[in-house]
Amino acid sequence: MKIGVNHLVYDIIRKIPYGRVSTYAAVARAIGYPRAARAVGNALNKNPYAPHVPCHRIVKSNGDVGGFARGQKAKENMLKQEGIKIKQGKIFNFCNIFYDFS
DNA sequence: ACGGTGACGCTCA
DNA sequence: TTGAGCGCCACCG
Repeated sequence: MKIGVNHLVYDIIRKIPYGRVSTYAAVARAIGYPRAARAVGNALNKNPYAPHVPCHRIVKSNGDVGGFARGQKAKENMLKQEGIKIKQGKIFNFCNIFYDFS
């Protein structure tokens, strides 16, 4: 396990409150690599901290749910469980529950 | 070392 | 409003 950018990603995501979501781009920006949104997704795909880090709270910038290692369906379920509504693969009230790290 | 691929994002037609 | 194209960074064969 390397202590580097990836670790920062996990650390940042851990700060997202229950019932809120953030985006890959926002995370990338928070760690100082605004263009590394893809890399963030790649890091989460590995996700050594599976239950510890709420990676399901990371969605696309356009409000789409995005992907998930264990399936998009599972991700939607977890989000719904936190009170987050999902309409046809998109986050409902995305603007309201979006969490910015700034 | 190199090229392909992916839980993405932005622009343009 | 959708879809296609290109750019980005990190991981993997």
